[in-house]
Amino acid sequence: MSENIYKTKQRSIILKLLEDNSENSFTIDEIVALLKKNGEPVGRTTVYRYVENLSKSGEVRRFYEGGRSSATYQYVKKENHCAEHMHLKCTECGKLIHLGCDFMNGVCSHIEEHHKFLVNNSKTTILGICEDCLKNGEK
Amino acid sequence: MSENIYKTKQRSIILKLLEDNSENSFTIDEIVALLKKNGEPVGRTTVYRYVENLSKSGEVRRFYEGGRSSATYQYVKKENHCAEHMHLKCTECGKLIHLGCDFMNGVCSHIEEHHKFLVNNSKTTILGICEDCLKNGEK
DNA sequence: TTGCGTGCAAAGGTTTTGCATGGCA
DNA sequence: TGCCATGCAAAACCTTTGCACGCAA
Repeated sequence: MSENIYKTKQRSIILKLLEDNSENSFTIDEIVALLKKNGEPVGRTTVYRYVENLSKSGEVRRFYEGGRSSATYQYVKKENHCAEHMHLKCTECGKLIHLGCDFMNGVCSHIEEHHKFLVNNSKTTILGICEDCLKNGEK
Repeated sequence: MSENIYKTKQRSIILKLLEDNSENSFTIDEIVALLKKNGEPVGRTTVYRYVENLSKSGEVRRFYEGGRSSATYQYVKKENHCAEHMHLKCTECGKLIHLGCDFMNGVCSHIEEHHKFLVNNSKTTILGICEDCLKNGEK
């Protein structure tokens, strides 16, 4: 099960795109198109395989967003300990908000104690609308 | 955009299956196979179209569960006011738990006040493992 | 040099669409 | 009777796999 052993040009290109746009999520198609547009094309198969690797190692999160028909991927920083807190995701702009606050940590304890359910933060995403998009919507 | 105008044999068959098994979620394939097995076969296309309708009108919820490669659908009772509370879904057995408790209602208020984010309960599902599956896992 | 990574082509699987037929109101 | 619903077949997608070649270590 050895993975991500080699450092290649393609991998650094893909990772850079995701890192530089960590506030957004992308479908495989969008990644391929963006890289092509940037003059650094990478094969679709490679994108699938590498992004899937990143997803397994936790550097990237996989979502199924409301409107889109295929999976989307979004970068999360390693040092953020994302397995330990919940996440909010804006369905309008794609922004990912890390909920590392004491109150929300208590929520998991509440669910575990009162509802006998062990929450998996890696798989859970709370969907809704962020502040900025709410303001824009009011116009 | 008129929808679900006619009451047909196929529609009542599909709806009955989902209602009678509201504690479980099914892929399209599973629905088609079950109906066939029950001696009441319905065309795959019809299942896709009707279930998608139900999903839009809120009678059915659509999930992408961890292990499965395609979408799953699960019935939710109309009178449950599911837009007003959060849901837990067990990734092991598929059970859906309705979180209609005061504490959890307060969670949405907390997120709205302190994180400036409006939660959409219709789209949000908290994933994890339920009591029964935890016990089975300990064996 | 060794063995993993890449990417084309093809396969596999899921979902959607076109269209003739069937059935509800 | 007038539409909408159904379901077959085909198309359109999305994702995975096989394999020969390329490249990092």
